[in-house]
Amino acid sequence: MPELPEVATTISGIRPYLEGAVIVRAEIRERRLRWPIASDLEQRVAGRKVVGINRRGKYIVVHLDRGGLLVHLGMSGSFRIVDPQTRPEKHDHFDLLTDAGPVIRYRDPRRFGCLIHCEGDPGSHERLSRLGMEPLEDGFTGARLYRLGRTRNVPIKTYIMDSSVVVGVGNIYASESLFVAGISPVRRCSRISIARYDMLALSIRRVLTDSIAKGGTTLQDFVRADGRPGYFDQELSVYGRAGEPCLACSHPIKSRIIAQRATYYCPQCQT
DNA sequence: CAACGGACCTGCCTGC
DNA sequence: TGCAGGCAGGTCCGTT
Repeated sequence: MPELPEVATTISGIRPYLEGAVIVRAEIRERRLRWPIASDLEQRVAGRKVVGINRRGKYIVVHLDRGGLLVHLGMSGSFRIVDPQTRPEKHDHFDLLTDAGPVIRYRDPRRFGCLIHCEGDPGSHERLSRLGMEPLEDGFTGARLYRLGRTRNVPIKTYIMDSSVVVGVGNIYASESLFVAGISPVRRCSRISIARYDMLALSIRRVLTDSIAKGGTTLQDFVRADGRPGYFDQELSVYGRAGEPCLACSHPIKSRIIAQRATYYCPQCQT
């Protein structure tokens, strides 16, 4: 479920309970995530203080007073804040117990997520080393997208979903951003002008920023990783709307598969 | 190097 | 009601 806005919302949700707190204990019930949780992770994190929590791409980066953690939500991961008495349910794979009180509980039915312990700076972990531009930071420009795109020949939708180019654009927001930018998802990335790339960079930024703003309606105990309530259905212009009228021109929205992923677009507005 | 397809998992929905 | 099949918002890895 989580794309970048969901990850950002998750971080804002758990930060108040994590930052500045000391991890008293980690309780792990299922180690088989995308990569198995290290057998000594409990002993590594016990007694460590959380000094900060941020994000790189869709990875959640937890900085401890010594070392850190890297968490990914995969397709179905979520955190919630629960009372220590609350029984874990199916797929609640691990808990972080802190001296602040509530338990930070991770759930992930599909187990595509991960929990990695780092001896050193988690921000320098090798998993993060090949990630591309952050779409909400200053270096993210149409000019850079254009330059990188010249040597490639994939559809633009595939291109913007490539995390070595730009991070955080998942399947939903790829379709949405291309609609806002008026670019066909199948157009080859090497056949797009700088001007249109400028438009695209702005569109990606706006779509992601808007979603993050809408993620603010969070229940106290549930840190919005489920994606159901809120903006999900409401604000999408094309995703999941095949056959329905385009909001701009009323032409029916089309869907097709690009690189094994469902893609939605308006054939009239997007060229 | 770039592109592509398969792999990892469970849950939920559809249609027979 | 049961079951098979398809689909889901992410990434990594091996092969071409």
